[in-house]
Amino acid sequence: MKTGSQRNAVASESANEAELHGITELAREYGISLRAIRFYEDKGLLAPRRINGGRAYTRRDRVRLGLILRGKAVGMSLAEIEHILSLYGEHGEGRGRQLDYLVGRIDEAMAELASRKRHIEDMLADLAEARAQFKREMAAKRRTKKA
Amino acid sequence: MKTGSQRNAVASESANEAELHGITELAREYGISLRAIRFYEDKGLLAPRRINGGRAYTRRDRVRLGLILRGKAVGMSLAEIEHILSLYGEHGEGRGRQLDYLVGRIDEAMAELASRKRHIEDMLADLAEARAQFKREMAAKRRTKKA
DNA sequence: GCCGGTGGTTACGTTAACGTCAACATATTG
DNA sequence: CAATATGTTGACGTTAACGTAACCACCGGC
Repeated sequence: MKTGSQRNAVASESANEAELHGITELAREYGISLRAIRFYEDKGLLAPRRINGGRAYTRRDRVRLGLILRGKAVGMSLAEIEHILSLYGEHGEGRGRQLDYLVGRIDEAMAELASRKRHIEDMLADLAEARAQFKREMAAKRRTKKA
Repeated sequence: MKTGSQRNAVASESANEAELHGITELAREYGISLRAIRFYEDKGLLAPRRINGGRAYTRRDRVRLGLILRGKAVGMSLAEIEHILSLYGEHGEGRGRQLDYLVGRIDEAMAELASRKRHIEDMLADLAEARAQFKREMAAKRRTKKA
């Protein structure tokens, strides 16, 4: 597509969103495959505009993709991620989705993440303990050798 | 199997590990399926003793299962979990696995977890921001209505 | 005018992590 | 003794998340 340049003008468009990016750019920028990006789109997580058949990603799309990858990094499924993304995106869709409902969903999502964070902290503590234990054994071994 | 009771004496066994548990007990205790437990065993994450064909889980096995589930809760794959479990279990296997090597692996695992933790903190921060934003909009709406 | 690069759309393959089901053994209980 | 509970081993099905392959189209260039 070569979004940053030719293949057709698109003219007008209220002059905003100066930088539109092609799928290859996005892929390289985030270090993932084109297939993955298209897959996320199939799953409804991304919805880039189409310019002459090609996908054109805006800054917002990039942010979403970032959130998707971060979500994956913390072990969330694409379904869960979609769920969270819906909390961000255009809360105007469907006209008027109550704000307090949205805040409620966000609280749920935050609670979920907080729980995961606690689990991680537990594991970190366990590992630190095991580490210390091994360290003690190493020290003991050294003393034995020295004797 | 009914591990806690009959079906054969097993006698001796150096009198330790008083409480052996059956697979169903474990499943209920941790709220998972029998199939899952057997699956973890197939994957080498668990290795219960066999008593008359049935699986007998010791306290150690339970601890391992706990670690497995916690690992899953933070989004780790079974392969990653196996990796971490190997840091705990019987570091005598193979005779003499160097302790400093083990400490190294633990450090890696801890770094990995710390990274995940940071990701989660980032998401929490983002969500908190979105939440605050909605709250502000709600306040604005109320003021409008009141006017 | 053909090549390579970029992009697009099916369609099928793959791995992980189990679920589901069948078929069978054993053991306690009514 | 038959029912019921608990256990075992396959074998096959399923869902998620992509990877891979095949094939088509357009654009710029030599």
